[in-house]
Amino acid sequence: MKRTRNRVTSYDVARLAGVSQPTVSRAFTPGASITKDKRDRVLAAAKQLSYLPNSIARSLANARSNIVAVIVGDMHNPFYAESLQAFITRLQDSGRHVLAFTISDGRDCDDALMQALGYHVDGIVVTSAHLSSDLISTSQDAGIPIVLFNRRTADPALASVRCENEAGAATLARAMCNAGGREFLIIRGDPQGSTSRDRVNGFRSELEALGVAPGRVEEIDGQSSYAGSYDAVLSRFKDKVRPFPDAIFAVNDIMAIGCADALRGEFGLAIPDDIMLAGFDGVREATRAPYELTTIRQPIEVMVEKTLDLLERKQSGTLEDAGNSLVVTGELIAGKTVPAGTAAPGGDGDRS
Amino acid sequence: MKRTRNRVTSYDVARLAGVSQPTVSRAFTPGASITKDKRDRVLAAAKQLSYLPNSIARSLANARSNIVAVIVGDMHNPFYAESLQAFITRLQDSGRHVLAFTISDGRDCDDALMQALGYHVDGIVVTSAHLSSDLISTSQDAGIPIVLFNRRTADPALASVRCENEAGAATLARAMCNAGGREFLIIRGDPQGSTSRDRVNGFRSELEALGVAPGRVEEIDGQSSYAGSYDAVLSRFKDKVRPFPDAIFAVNDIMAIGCADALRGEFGLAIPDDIMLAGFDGVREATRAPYELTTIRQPIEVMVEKTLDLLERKQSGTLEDAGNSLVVTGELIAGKTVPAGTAAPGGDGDRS
DNA sequence: TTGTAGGCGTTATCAA
DNA sequence: TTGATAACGCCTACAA
Repeated sequence: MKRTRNRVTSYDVARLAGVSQPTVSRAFTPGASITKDKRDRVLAAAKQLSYLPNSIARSLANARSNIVAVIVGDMHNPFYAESLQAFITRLQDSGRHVLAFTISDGRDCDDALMQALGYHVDGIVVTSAHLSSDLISTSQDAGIPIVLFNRRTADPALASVRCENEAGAATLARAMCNAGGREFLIIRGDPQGSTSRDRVNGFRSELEALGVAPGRVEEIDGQSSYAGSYDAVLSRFKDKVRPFPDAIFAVNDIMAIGCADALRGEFGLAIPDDIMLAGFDGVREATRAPYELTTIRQPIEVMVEKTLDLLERKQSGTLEDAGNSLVVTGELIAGKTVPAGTAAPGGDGDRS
Repeated sequence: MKRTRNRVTSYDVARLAGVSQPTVSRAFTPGASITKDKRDRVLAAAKQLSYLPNSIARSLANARSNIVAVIVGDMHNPFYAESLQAFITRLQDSGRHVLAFTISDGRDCDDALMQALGYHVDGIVVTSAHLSSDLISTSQDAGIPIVLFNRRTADPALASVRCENEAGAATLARAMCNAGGREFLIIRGDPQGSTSRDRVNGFRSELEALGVAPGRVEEIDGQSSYAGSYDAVLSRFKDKVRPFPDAIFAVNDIMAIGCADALRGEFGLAIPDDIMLAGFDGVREATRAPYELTTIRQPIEVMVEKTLDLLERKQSGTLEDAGNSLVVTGELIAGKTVPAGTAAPGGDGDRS
C-alpha cells in the first residue's frame, strides 16, 4: 500500500552493480575518487534501472539546494520576462535552477520571500517591491543571501545590481534638449520604486543644469504599465490647454510604447515631428519598426551575471559589506524618436 | 567548523517550547491534533528563533515536493510569458511552486526534463519541443506525470491541454473569406510543432471546403517569432511578382504583429484595406491600438487550471488513459484587421 | 493529545 | 579507492 511507487534509489543501483551505496554516489559526483571501471559499472546499472539521483535528498544532505529563488513582478513588462529567462538560462547552464515566484496584484513580497526561505535556497533575487526589514534579517540569520535586481534600498545591508539610472536619464535629457526640447513631460512609474525615482531625478536635475526651469517639467503617473501610460497620456492630452510638451520621457520602454500608441492613435501626433519621446530599458519591442525608440539599454546579461556573482560571494562570505551594490552602465540607443541634436539650439532634423 | 551556519531546526524550537519535536511539526501542520495552548507556545518559540520549516526535508520525508516543473521555450513570445506567470500565480496560491526550465537555442528538452525528474517534482508541464519516448517512459516509471501545454503528440500516453486549433483557424478562414479574401498567405511557425501544423491544416481545409483552390494558398515560414515573420514577409513582398495575397493568416499573434509591422513599415500597406490579417493566441499585445488584431484567444487561465487538474489526477491515479487530452475552445476576437463579413454564402455561426 | 523510534535518499567522515 | 556509519530535518507510525 505504501510501496506502490516504484522509487529506484542508489541502494538498488549499488546492489545491481555489486558495490556499496556511497560508491554509487561517487559515480555521480564529478571529480570524486573512483576507478573508471567501477564508475562505468555503476552508470550502466543506473541506466538499466533508469536511476536518477534524488536532488531533494542531495540538497538535504549537503545543505545546498542548487536552487535560486527569483521573485518577479509583472511579466507583462518584457524587461522582466527577458530577465527571468536570462536567469533561468544561466543557472540552468551551471547546474542550478530557478524557483519562480511572482507578486501579482496585492500579493505580498514578504510572503513569497518567506516561502523561498523555506526551501533553503542558495539565494534570492528580488526584482520588485519592498521587503520588510524583518524578513531581511531573517534571511541573514538563515545565511541566505538576497540581491535586488534593478532596485535598491536605503538599507546598505541589502545588495543590489542596477543600472546607472540617473546618468542614463540625464543622457536622455541632454539629447532632448539638444534636439530642441523646451517643454517636458515625464511619465513616471511606481512612485515608491527606486528605479522610477532615480530616473525621474536624474532627468530633472540634468534639465535644471541645462537651464530648463522646473516649471517646464510636468509629471504624470503611468503606473509602470502600457495601459497605465496609455490612459495617463490620454487624459493628459484630452482637454488640456496647458503648455503642450514637445518632449516626453517615459521612465521605462513599456510605458513609452503605450505613450507612443496613444499619441499616434488617439491624437494623430507624429513622433518625433510633433513631439519627441524617450524610454528606458532597451527591450526588444522598443527597437521594432513602429517605434525605434530612443532609449537606454540595460545590459541584462551582464546584470544577471553580476547578480549571481554577488549571490555566490555573499554566500561564501567573501563579501563583507563594502561594494554590496553593483552599478552597471546603460548604453544609449539612438532611435528615431529623438532627433539627432546639433549642439546648437534650434535643431536640425538630420537623420537620413 | 561545520557548524558555522546558524540553522534553526524543529529541535531547537521544541527545546525552547518545552515540547517534543513532532509537536513542533504538528504545530505547523494545518488540522493536526494539537492543543491550542501548545501550538501557541510552539509558534511563539518559532518566531523568537525565526524558525522556518525546511521544505526540502519535508519533501524528502513525505515524498511530495510541492514543486511543479514548467519547461518553457521562448519567453519573447508573450503567450508563453503570460502562461508562465499564470502557472506561477496559481501554484503559489495553492502552496506549491514552479521550478522553471527553459529550452533556449539548441538546448535539449530532454535535458531539462531529466533535471526536473531529479527533483522528484510532483509534475512536469512542457510548453514546447519534442520529448524522446525514452524520457517519457522514465518519467512514467518514476510516477511523475507530464502534461503538454499547447502541444500534442501522436503518443496517446502523453496527456495534453490545448486549444481547438483546427476549429479556430477554420473560423478565421471563414471570416476572411466572408470579408472577400481570395488569395491567401499563411505564415507558419515551427513546421515540426503540432500547434502550427494543426492551425495550418485547419485553415487550409476550411478554405478548401469554401471552394478556394489550393493554388491560391501560399505558405511561408515565420519561425514562430516576430523577427522571423518580419523577415519572411519582407523577402516575400520585396520583389515578388507572384499573385498578391489579400489575406494573411499568421499562425500566432507575435508573428502577425511582425507581419503587420513589415507590411506597413516596409511597404506602406494598410491593414485591412490593402491586405487583411489574422493571428492566433489573443495575447494582450495584439489587442493594442496599433494592431487590434483579429485573432483567436486561447483561454490561458482555463488551460492552466486544466493542466494542473490533469497533473493531479494522473498523480493520484484517478486517470487511466482515456480523456488524457483536454481541448478547450478558443474565442474569436473580432479586431479590425479583418473587415466584418457581409454574410453571404457560408456565413454560418456554428461549426458543423 | 503527546512522545518515542524509525525512515526518506543522499552526502560526509573516517577507517580500512 | 572503497565501505561502514553517521548526519541532514522532517514526517509517519505506534505507543503511552
